[in-house]
Amino acid sequence: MSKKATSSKRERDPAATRQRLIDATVRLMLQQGFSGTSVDQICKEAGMTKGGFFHHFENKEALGTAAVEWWGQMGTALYAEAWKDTALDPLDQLRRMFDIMIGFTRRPDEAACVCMVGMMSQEMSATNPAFQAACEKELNLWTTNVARMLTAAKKLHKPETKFDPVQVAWFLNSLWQGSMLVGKTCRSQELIRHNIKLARAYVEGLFQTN
Amino acid sequence: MSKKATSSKRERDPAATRQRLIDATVRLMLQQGFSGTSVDQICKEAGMTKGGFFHHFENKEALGTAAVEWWGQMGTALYAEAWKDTALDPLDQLRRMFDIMIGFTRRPDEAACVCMVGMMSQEMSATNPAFQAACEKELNLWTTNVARMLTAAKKLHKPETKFDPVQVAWFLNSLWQGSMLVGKTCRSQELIRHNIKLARAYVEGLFQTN
DNA sequence: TTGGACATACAAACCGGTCGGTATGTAATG
DNA sequence: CATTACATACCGACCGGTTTGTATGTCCAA
Repeated sequence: MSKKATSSKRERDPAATRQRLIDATVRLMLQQGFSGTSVDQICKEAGMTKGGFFHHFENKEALGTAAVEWWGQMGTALYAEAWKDTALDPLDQLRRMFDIMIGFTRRPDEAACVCMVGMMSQEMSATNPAFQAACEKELNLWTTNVARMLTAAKKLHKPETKFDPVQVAWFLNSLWQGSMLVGKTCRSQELIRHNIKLARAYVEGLFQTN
Repeated sequence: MSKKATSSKRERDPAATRQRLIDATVRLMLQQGFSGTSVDQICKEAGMTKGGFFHHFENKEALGTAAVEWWGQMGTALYAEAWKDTALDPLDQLRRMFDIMIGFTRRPDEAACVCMVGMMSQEMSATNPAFQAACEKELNLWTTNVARMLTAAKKLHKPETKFDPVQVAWFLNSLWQGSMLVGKTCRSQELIRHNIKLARAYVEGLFQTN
């Protein structure tokens, strides 16, 4: 039995504190980017002082990679709904994925539909090898899953159209990232949704039999 | 005293100096982003001191918007080869545009195939209204031109497939931006080229008659 | 001589990161 | 159970360096 509730007024929960720092980082970075967000700002957002911060992370870069990884886990959890059910027709898995993406544009909690991996890629991947590797890993993960579904769908439905599942997967990933980029600048979630619908129609077209 | 021949080694050419600053900014920003590039660094790159810099630009933000505008002009000049010839079949104009994009991935002068508008969009458009507006303007310009060609091609070829030229134009713009983003992080220009080829095939497919 | 085009020097804020110190939890010992 | 010993979690002042921006001086062409 643990009686942690009774004992102290101040709760010492290092794992939760660390997560609070990551959450604050994600929140601020989605808005301001990495260079534009200072450690002081993150600490304030997380209700923590700088001394405490550097107890949990070696430096700002370590926090950045942790935030990217965390974002990747969030994404995987988000798409899991579409990917996990391996008994399903892979083409239906892809359809579910598009639904999830459209749902992502409708989140009420965040103002814009943005991706931390995409932001970090643009800002840092050319200069910071650690960030570049972290972002590439996440992009690869998404593409690999989509390519897997496309390959399975190809085997199942034997479409007339010839295409390389990996190339199409990168095509869709690029479109998804670019849609969030353009959607942010043009302040239009609907633009993103239109793109997703066109992407969905594109995939359907690949498997359409005349 | 010093030899002050009629045309001394130090040329006073404010317009050229201003352009040198912009060029240096573009060069550095493509690599490091906006926040990651300091005014000192820009001055050094342009062979100029800070006092001189602030004589030409009110502040760093003014330089940033000037750099985005300059990038936009470069882009327009680049695509002009495809867009200018209004006598040409608009579908051929689009084909030329894809060729130009593929050519852009093969530039030897720059390490990576990147877009300043896309970088600035991701990093700054959520927090800086001036940058947001400048980037949106450039994105709109590209899309408008593509939509114009698609509309003209539609009128000329009367394809069976139904599509909205504006939506398709945004689709292509998003794909283009996303391709450069992903291509940078995955360090693959070939990935970008594959995406462009798929995009070209997509457009051809829109106008294909069975 | 006057004003634009630069250079030099400096300011004030801010940056990431360190450091000494303290509060708190835990485990061994007697 | 009480004491001691030590590790972890966190605080807040502080450091050296960098940031954008300013104030002032100098040179040169018209």
